Amino acid sequence: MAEEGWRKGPWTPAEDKLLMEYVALHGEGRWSSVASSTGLKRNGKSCRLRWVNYLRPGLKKDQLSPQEEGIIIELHALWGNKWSTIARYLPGRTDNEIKNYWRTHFKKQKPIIQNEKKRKYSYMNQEYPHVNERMNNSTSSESEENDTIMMTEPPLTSLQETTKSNYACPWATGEVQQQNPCMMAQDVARWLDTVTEDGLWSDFLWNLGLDHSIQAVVEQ
DNA sequence: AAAAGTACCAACCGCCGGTAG
DNA sequence: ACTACCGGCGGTTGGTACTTT
Repeated sequence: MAEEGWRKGPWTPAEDKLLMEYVALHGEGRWSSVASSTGLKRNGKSCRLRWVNYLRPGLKKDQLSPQEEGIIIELHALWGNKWSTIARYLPGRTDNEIKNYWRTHFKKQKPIIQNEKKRKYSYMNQEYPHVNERMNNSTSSESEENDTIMMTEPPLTSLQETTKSNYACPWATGEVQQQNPCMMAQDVARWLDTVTEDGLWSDFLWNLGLDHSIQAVVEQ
């Protein structure tokens, strides 16, 4: 099909129905075949996106819970903008949803967070001196571009160790990467319950240099 | 009541890695 | 070994609803 033949823009209920019928018949995948099989004038990418972000069974349509917000905050602190990775630990949520949520709720608070950077990286300085160095060397424009400082290895390992020892965080162990995402999410949820009950969550967020308003939401 | 500003979210775009031929 | 294709990912845009002035 010619490139210019593809339809764009919002999906209609009829298109959704066609796509759902296709997936019911053929399963997920082979997105490029959807058009030829169903007559749908959408390219494979568009079909996949529509299915993954909107039509897929099990998707949660309600607002993110405080627990889910907490997980997003924490995992974003660990991994940065790895939306699909973060989404794996939030069953029923899509990377797009998490990405939008982050940009809407936290990106706008960048100035506040930046004000907190001194404390944040002072806290981190003991274990991540290279991060502080980067903060000190970066220009203001560079700082604007970076929502967070990426916690790549080996700092991740250090943070994992700290977190593990202080808060018994389930994903602080090395084997967590091998776990089934669903099991992982349950572990995270259990851990959040624990730290919330203990009051440790508040301290943990504080140590991460998060705004009090965010803490308040998480603590509710 | 209307205009302007803001928040939210669905969808598109470009890039990249994996893989089949 | 090379190439073309496909799917996945993160960044960005545009439309709509809501709020503020």
